Order: sequence, then structure tokens, then C-alpha cells
Amino acid sequence: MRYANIIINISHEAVDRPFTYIIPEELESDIHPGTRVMVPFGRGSKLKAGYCIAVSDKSDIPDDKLKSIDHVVLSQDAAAGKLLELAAFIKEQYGSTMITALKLVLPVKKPVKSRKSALTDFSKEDLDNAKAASDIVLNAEQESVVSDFTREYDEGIRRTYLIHGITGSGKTEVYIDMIRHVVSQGKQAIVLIPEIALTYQTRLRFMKYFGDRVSIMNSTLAQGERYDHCMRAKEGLVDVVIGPRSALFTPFENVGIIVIDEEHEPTYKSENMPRYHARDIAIKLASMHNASVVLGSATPSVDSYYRAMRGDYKLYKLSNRALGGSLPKCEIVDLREELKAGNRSIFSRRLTHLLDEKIRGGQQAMLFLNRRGYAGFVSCRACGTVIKCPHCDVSMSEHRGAGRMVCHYCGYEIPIPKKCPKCESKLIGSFKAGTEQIENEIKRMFPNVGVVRMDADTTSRKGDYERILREFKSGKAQVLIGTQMIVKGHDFPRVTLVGIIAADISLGSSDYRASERTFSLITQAAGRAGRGDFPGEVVIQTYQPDNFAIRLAATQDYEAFFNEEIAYREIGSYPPVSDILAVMITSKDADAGFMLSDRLSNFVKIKSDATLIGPSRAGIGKINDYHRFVFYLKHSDMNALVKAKDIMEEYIEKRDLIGKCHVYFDFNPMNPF
DNA sequence: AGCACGCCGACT
DNA sequence: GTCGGCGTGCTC
Repeated sequence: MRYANIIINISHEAVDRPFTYIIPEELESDIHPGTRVMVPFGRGSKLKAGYCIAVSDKSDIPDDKLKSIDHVVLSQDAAAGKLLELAAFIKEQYGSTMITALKLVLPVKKPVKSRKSALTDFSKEDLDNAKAASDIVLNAEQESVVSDFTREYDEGIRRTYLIHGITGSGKTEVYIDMIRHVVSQGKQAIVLIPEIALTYQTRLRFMKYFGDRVSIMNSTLAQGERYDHCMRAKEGLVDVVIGPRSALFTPFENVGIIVIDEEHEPTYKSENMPRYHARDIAIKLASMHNASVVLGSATPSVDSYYRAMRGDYKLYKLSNRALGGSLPKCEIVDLREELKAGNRSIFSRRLTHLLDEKIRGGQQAMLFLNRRGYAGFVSCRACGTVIKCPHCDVSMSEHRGAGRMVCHYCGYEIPIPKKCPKCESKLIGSFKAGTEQIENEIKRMFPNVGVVRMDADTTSRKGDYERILREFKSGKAQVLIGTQMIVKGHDFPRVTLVGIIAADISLGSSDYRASERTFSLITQAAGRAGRGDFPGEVVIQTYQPDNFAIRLAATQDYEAFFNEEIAYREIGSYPPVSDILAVMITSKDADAGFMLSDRLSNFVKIKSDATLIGPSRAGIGKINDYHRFVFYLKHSDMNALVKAKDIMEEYIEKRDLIGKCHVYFDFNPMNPF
């Protein structure tokens, strides 16, 4: 008799363990670790989905207590083994249930009848340009990085590298050359990019060198396409996969290199449970495959640079622009002075002057607004009341289209009230100091100039993104206005002016990464200017001209920024000097939630030497009628925090305290709860 | 999580 | 007398 250990698809701690099932004889050849099955479960023996994690020919439980597997949904072969190991690591490291970890790494559902291949959506023109140049020309600096890497690789050295390369230094060509070396040895490569919007152009650049042996992994792919992608990878038809963090879970046999481009981007940390960081998973996966990891950024995360300084990662520097051109000239404009001088417009006098000059001169300009914190919340101008979602305790945002507002957490939607619910004033409405306003202003100032705007509103439909970029690249539009989206990875040789409208917006958040984010955004935005023959100019508008992150971004001095920032992290015991574990307890029953957060934090305080902060009600105290409580643990050693997490898990299981509550863990959280 | 078993209030 | 409330305990 053969038995299978099955994890049932119920995400609750109480059933988060393997259950033994008898494998019917006729299914024996189909059931392997990773295989998705349906099994009878519970008193009613209702059919539930589950994953097989192990197969064995003996069982601890007498046969008459066991049920049999009903049928197979999707069989897996031996290649799934590594992904199961990764799932176990994720469960262990991040404190998720096994089933959520499994669903994360084995996302492939049933094959759907194949639609047209994902490879056919390129235009002829694009592919002809692919064909044009198939040899990379590297400058001396790029060349020395690649040759050092390949030498180490051939010596069998595997480690994590960090490439700190200024904007425009040609990191992508370096990645491609490294990957060519590794792929020529019969291994595969995974390339992570921070957002879906960048896949198209990145893929084009890779296809020049790897042809149709490049595949993209992308959460917007239809199920059938994703199945195709996995099958092609499994069958060895693909050498390089490009995609967001989920591309890590491509079923490759023998990964040789994992590249993380723009490694500082916060999107590499998952917003959903388990809250894993792609960098950590990449390093784990690389160690399982005996592969190397290459991180790259113009503004490395303080985390990674700290590790490089400590010697955990090997640091490479690229300090010159690959195609010549110099770094732009940056100037800071004090908006307080503008106000004093009676200028109440969005643009300072200096920026207005330069816009005028560049536009008349036939050159291009980009205007960048970091809109975070500027979402169109609805409030009363008379009494200041902000309309909040009754279920989630966050402010509601004006919905696209007129007169309605929506909660971005639970989707609750109602019309914008005509009168303030508190003071009955009619002065109620949404505030949107955003890109749209800037666009209108530019159109008013330069009526005959082409303007395009790129933000969440203008890129909601498929193809919008590419269309806007094409309009700007072709020169049809002279001004591009946008949010974060416009600062990454694009090469526009005719841009000679970048305006950063309100550099200090991102300083406003209360989170310890505010300076890092600000420095990175300004540096990346400024880096868009002067990539062609003409030198670039950057105007940074701010109310805090003396802030070090803004000042040092203007001089593009990463090392100085890092040194100042790390001193601040040391004082506050913030990552990477110390690590933080956030523990969140949610429950529909507020008393039960409070009780558990109180007891759990007290218990861990005794059992671990980590510093306890809290517990308290979470910043967003309620989502979807679930009350949220949070406490934090700090420790200089991440392993001590993982141990503290284990202690808490054990306590919860033993006491059966969990009841109507849920406990979630988040290591080094990106956003406060 | 879901579902069954189990011990107390108002009803044809 | 019974129908049904949802408290707690288990699921291979």
C-alpha cells in the first residue's frame, strides 16, 4: 500500500499539517510531491483540494482510519521538488501556513486550451530592430565587471554581487553578458524587474541576444499562457525568464544566475502573506541550485549596500555613463521663497523659465510628481472631517468618474455625500493636487505643445503605457508628466529638463525609510535628463531645501547619503542595523483580538530577549470589520526574531488561543500596519 | 475553515 | 413535548 502526505487547501493554523491518504493503485504513477489532488476531508468527507508533499509506503495511522485520494488535478514531476523545498523554507522563515507557501510557489492551475502564443504580440518593426545589433559593446568599466564575474563563476565561486551603477551606466548590458556566459554552460537565468510595465522593453533587449529562448512570467498572463510558460521552462525550451518577483517560481532544472534589477524597489517585498522579500528568496533559491545572485541599482537599498560594506555581497561600481553624456546639473528651488515672492503656482520661476527655454528650443521635458499621500481623499473644507470607510478605518478616495468614492481596502463604494456628515457644510469634496492639475497648467502655459500624462489613471487599459511612451519618444509630445512610473529605466535622449515638482512629499511618511525613498526617487528622476548629446538640467522644488536626502540627491552622492542614513538607522536601531518583526493579530471580535495580542506579546517578552514595542491598535485599526492589533519586536540578529516567531507559533498552537483570531508576521515591514 | 455533535429557550 | 440557537472540538 502507498500513502501520500497531503496539505489541505484550508488556510488556517489548526489544519496546517499533513494528512495521510491512501493512494489508489490506478493513481500511483501520477502522484508525486507537488501534485495537486482532490481528497475527501472532514466529517462530511467533502472534497477538498490539496497538495501532495511526500509519498511513502508506510503510515503511522491504521489503514481503517485513512481515506483515499479521490482524483488528480495536476500531476507534477521531480522538478517540483526544489519548489517544495522553497515552500518549506518560506513557511519556516516567514511564518505562513504551508498551504499559502505551496500556492505561492506552485501557482499553475489546469492547462487551458492554448491561445495565441505570447511571442506574437511584437510588431515587425520591433523585431527588425532586434535583429540589428547582436553584439554587445562594453566600455572598459563594464568589461572589467563582467570579466571579474565570469572568472569567479568559472572558478566555482557562487555569491551575491551588488552592482552600484549610476543612471545610464549600462547595467542591462552587463547583466546580459553575465547571463550569456552562464547560459552557455547549459544553465538557466532568472531576471527580476520591479514592475510589469517594464517587461515589454526589457524583453525586447533580451530577445536581441537570446531570441525565442526568453520567456516572460507575468501575473497578467492568462492561465493558459502561464501554463505554457511553465511547460516551456520545464521542457528546457527557455534559457532566460524575465518577470516580477513571482518569476522566481519558474520550474527550472538548473538555475545558474538570478539577476534583480533596480534591487532597491519596494515592490520586491510582497504585500500579501507571506510577506517575503524577493532578494531573500533569490539568495535561498540560488543556494539550492548553486547559482549566483546579481543585484543592481543606481541607488542601492540601504539594506544591500550595508551588506556589501560588511562583506556579505561583492560590490561592483559603474561610475560612467555608457553612451557618454554627463550627469545632469541639479538645482534646488526653495518653494517657501517662491511663496514669499508672491508666486503661488505649481511651478517656480526658475522651472517656468527653463520649461520655456527648452520647449522653444525643441527639446523635451519630464515633470515628476510623487503622488504618494496625495490620493484624492474626500474631506470637508469647513470642519476638516475626512470621510472614512465604516469597515476599514481608512479615508475613502474619490472614484474614477463623478460623484462616487471607494475604499481601496475592501472596495466599499458609496456616493460622495452632498453635505458633511458632521457639520452639514456643503463644502465637501475631493482634493487632487496631482498630475492632472500639472497637465492643465502646462496646457494653459503652452497651448500648442504636445503633452502626455502617465499615471495610474491614464494607464488602466492594456497598451496605454506603450502608447504614451511612443508618443513621447517619437517627439510628438514634448512634455511628459507622471508619477513614479516615469522615473524608471527609460531612455529619452532628447530630454534635457527634469522637474521634480514637490521633492519632499515622500519625506512626509512616518516610516523610517522615508529618506531612502526620497533620495532614490529624486536621483532616479534626475537621471532621466541629459542622456543624449545635450547636457541635462534638473530642478528640484522643495519646502525643505536643507534636508540631507534632497541635498545629496541633487549632488548625486550616494556614498554620502548612505553614511548619513546609516548613522540614523544605528541611532534608532532600524534595519539593516537591527531587524524588526511586526506581529499583527486580527479578529472580528475586538476583545478577543486585544486579549491575544496582549498575552502573546507578554509571553514572547519573557521567552525572547528581543525588544518589545506595543501592543497597540494598528494604524489602520479595522479592515473589512476585522479589528487589527499590532506589536513589534526588534533584535540585532534576524535569527533571534525567527526564533521568537517559532515560540509564538508554538504558544498559539498549545493554548488553542487562536479561536476567532489570525496572527500574521511581517519581517522588516515596508509599510506600517 | 467548515461541519457535526451537543446542551438550553419559545413554539406548531 | 420538539425545533433550533450557536458554543467547542475534530478533521487522515
